[in-house]
Amino acid sequence: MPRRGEADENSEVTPKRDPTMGDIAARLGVSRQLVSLALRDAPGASDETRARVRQAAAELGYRPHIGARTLRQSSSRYLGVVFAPAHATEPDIVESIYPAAERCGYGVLLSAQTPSRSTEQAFDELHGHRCAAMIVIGSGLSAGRLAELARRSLVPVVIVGAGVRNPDFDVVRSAGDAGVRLAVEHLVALGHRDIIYLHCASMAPAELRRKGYRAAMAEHGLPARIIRITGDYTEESGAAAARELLAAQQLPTAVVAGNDQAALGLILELARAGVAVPGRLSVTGFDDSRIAALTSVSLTTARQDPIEMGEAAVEAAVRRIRSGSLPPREFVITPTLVVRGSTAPPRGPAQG
Amino acid sequence: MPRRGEADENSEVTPKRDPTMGDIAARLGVSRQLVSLALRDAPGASDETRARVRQAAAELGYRPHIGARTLRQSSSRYLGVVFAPAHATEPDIVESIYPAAERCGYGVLLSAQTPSRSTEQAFDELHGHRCAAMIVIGSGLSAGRLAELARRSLVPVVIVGAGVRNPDFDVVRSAGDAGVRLAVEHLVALGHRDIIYLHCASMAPAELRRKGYRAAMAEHGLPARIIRITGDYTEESGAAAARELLAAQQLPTAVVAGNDQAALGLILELARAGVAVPGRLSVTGFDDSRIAALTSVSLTTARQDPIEMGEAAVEAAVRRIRSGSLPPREFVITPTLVVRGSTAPPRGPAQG
DNA sequence: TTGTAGGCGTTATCAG
DNA sequence: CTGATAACGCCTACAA
Repeated sequence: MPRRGEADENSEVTPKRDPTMGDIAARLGVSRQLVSLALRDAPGASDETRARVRQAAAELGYRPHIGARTLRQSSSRYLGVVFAPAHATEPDIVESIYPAAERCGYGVLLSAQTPSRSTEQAFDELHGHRCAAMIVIGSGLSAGRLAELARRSLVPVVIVGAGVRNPDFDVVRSAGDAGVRLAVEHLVALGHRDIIYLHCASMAPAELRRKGYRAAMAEHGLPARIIRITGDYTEESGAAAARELLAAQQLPTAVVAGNDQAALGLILELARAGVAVPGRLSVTGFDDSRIAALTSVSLTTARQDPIEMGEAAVEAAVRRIRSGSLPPREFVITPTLVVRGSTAPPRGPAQG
Repeated sequence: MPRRGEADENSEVTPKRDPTMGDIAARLGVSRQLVSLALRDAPGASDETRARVRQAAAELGYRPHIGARTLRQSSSRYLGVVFAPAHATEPDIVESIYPAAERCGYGVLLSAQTPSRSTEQAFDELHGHRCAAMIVIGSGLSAGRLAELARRSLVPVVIVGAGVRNPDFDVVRSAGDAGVRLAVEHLVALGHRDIIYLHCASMAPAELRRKGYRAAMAEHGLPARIIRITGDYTEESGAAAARELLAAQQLPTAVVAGNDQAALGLILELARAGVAVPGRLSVTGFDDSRIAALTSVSLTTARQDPIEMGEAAVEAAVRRIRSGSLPPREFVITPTLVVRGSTAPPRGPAQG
């Protein structure tokens, strides 16, 4: 009676244990090392052997034991990604990270940041898997806590979205100022002069966007008018801003919102009050998130390409893995303006 | 000159390598085994030692090597979760899985399913980490491919959302028929009689919801009227349905949509055409996703509690881990109706 | 409490 | 190409 693990002819009958390289080797009558070489595309195995090994692996349902590999190599070929599932634009970035990482020979390990799970917790868990580098997307952490996180980490850290230049980590962010400038210039070209900016102080990248608004308005000799809203920059924030505007009785001809969600909330609340967009009021957003493209919403918005951001994050991470102590770098993604149906010339003739 | 790894007094000066249990032991002058016991809360270490070990671990920035632990134990204390970041309701389920898993002593490993990454790929990757069980959320896979996936897996599989009773895996789903029934009964109680259902054939759970609509209408002696839309049940699908309704010139007094996104698209498109909701037309959704709760949207909807679903998924997984060959079970979550502002009595007197 | 011994699956280095 | 040997970090078993 064969003991467990002993190679006998029909080893398929006891599939309670995951197959190992040893099982493949036994089935083919070759050595474990050769199987390892063949599966890794390392030199030292003939093409024919390689094919036979692959076939046997597939038949047995072999899956490499990633933990064992990591243990042996002291660092896994994985990039750790901390993200917040609930945030609107992050899924797109996450999706683009997968193919980019694969092209560089890396896998992806996700760790969610939720209301009950801090960025630090999510980060440390990835550390436990010995990821080769960490990518942290849009965490709401302060610059100080981010730096602390990065300093405690033995592997390179890339921060996406929260844009503070820093000696401890690389940064990937969009040029928020340039994006808002594009929106303002588009509105000015349409004939608008009374353009309000919707600012939400609680969101770190918003600061840069407001700066862009100020600069663009000043350049055209127009007065800056800013509504500062509280909250988390979601649809609710936009709706609150709409109520404030309506109460003030003095509607502008255009509103530049700091992100798409706020813009949507604004539009919905205005529609409720009978204010047509873009008939009575033009609105722009920021992000080009999924909702913006809906024909029912059709939001003119500054697009920060999530694919480009994901790829930049991976590039930064891999660069730092390869040569550890490079000076930290900032990857700035230039937004483009996507013109849709929420902007139009102001109703009356443009006021002088 | 000390060799690498040898315990000398100030080992903090060479922190290029992650600290191990051996490092903690060396620093404290105790054995590695004791450190292991202390960190795992296993019996055999005094409270005082335990505290000292913990402190030293924290000071060194020790993180257990999850791969090594998994290797030693032949199966990790992790639940693998396959999910699609882009889908609206899934993030909430994912978020609730974390605390539920932790209560059972399990960690969570996420794997994203994206346009360029199939459910099978995402699943296999988790397999590589030797997860103790797999939870697959709302994959669009056919019943056959799901069964195939589960059969090939050596560990228990729980499918969330795609509700086919099956010998190969556990299922967690909401009672879609009961949810739609609640919506219909709410509308009937308000005085509606002309109630249309918005059906999207491409979404698996929609079938059950339509069944609930049919049954509820029949019970009240009302004629069933169904608009079948193509597409993926997003806002765009709802908008298309609105255009169809408007073209037909014969508006019902109420629409029951198969999910919130379709309901929102419908409402937005109707608003564009000047049809007030709920003034002229009542609308209900399904899911109670984030958009439904916005004051600007304020959608009456059947809520399938994502927390409950996440917890049920974890419960199912852990149950099957503990006793492998239980008969597969179906966990059905009963929806509740959340009444908001998108429903009201029909404008005229209810027709006899 | 400590020490010793072994093994999980993989990769790496050698000598044949 | 094989075979032998070792190591990664952690856990378990057993004896001191």
